[in-house]
Amino acid sequence: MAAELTLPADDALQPGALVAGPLYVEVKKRVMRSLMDGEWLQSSPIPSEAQLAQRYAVSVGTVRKAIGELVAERVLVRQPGRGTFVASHNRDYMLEAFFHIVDERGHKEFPASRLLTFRHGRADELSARFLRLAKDRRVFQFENLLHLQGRPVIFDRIRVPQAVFPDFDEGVFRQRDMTIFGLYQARYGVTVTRLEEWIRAANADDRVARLLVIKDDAAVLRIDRVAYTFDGTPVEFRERFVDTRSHAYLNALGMKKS
Amino acid sequence: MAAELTLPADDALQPGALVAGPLYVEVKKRVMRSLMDGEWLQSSPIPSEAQLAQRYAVSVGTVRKAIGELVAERVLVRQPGRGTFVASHNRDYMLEAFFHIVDERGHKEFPASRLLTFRHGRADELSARFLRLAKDRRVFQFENLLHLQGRPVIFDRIRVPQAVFPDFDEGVFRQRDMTIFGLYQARYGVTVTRLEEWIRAANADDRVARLLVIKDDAAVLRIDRVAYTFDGTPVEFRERFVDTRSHAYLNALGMKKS
DNA sequence: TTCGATTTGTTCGTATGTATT
DNA sequence: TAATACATACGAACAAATCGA
Repeated sequence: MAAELTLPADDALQPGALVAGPLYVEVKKRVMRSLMDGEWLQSSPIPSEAQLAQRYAVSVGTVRKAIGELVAERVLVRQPGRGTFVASHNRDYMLEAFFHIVDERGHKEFPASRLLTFRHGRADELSARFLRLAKDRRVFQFENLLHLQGRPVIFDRIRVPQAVFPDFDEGVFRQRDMTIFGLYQARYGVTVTRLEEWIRAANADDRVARLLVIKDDAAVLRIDRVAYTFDGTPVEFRERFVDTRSHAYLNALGMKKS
Repeated sequence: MAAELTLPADDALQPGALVAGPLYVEVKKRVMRSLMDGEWLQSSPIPSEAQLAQRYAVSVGTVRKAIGELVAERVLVRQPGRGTFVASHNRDYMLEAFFHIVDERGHKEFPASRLLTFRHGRADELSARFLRLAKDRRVFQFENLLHLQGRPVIFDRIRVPQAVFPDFDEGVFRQRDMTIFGLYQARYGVTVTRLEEWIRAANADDRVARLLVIKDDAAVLRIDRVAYTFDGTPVEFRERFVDTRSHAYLNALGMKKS
């Protein structure tokens, strides 16, 4: 009989197969693996639930449970009648999922971004720790000033490992017409699914004070933020300074659906 | 035949009943109503899924979907083999669900609490706005100093409406052997399910500086926090000041299960 | 210790509804 | 209109955890 040379590996789960936990967890893992391997592009839907059920030889309900968890984790997005897609880091998604700075009334606004500096360098102590890199590995470092309501409110110092974004470049960054995470996703196949933000109060140094147009030593929010992919690899470290005189970091716990 | 005199109203959903959206949403609403009305005590399990299915005349799967959402919103907790319970605000739950202050290594610790002041008063502008009260409604105000690793790190100024906690009292507060939210729940049937935290940088005033043992005007985290019940009623407003020299507010987005 | 009853967890299959193309 | 895909709802069976007799 003919060998199926170039088809994806047969993922069928045999009835007696030795899967440790529940079946849907195994299905979830395999879906994640396909995601990481880039088998499914970000622009088109992943296979339908019926197709996945056939591929893994499980019921549709089991696939739905697996997909449902990935949707809850904001890795996938379901669209009734259309299909299921990899979450795309467009502006709306970014605002809703990852951006927490609001004005006095609690309203969010997409920030206007201005690149200040861009340089090649090596990981310092702080970024090496957060990015889990050896101390002197190559990184790109760039600084970004974000405006809200026409005024500078947020100053970002960002570091990303060269190993993850090989041909990263000032031109690449400036010419993007999407969010930074959108660029990571579209150009490097790196989808950020998890953030960790360490928030402290700090005093603005000369540079931060000048950029945010506040007094020297003024109290600012300092946020050390790490972004992770599917598999838990840290892909970006960001030091963020926020002028909270007319803005705040809003965190809502135990979200309301109804 | 004998009338079932004291049983709860017949909640059966007739096949042709006019429910606006999906059935499981209607079931969820009714379960929440029973929760708010205090029909199910916090110490014993709510009716089993099979019983609820019968009560509402829907399938077990539909009940499971409704309960599942309430579990995701941390209102209920499922325990295999035992039953489903109202989330109890014990120390572990509080730490895991609502407490975000960690040490340098990211570890959480249950804070030691010391009550500083307790008085009757009337809502000022800020608390009236956050608690959605008229300006001069009666409130209880108390101040609490929290220690971590033996040192004062957090200073709380808390205000709660007298209307919600009628017989609140310094003695009641001091004699509790549980978390503050646990007290709200056990004594007043008020279960907090949602928080909103507005985080800013501020300078410590005299009092805050003295209590946290830091320099006058030192940069501290200031958190304005509102706690809500099931039905969206705000029940507590808390101004919190945090010394972030050796601690941080840690926010993790897009949580990791596996 | 064992056993049986209860409760939630997982998996299957099927049918129907709704949204999109 | 028809086909496709996700959403809802039902029912059934077995597994795993818990608890008390």
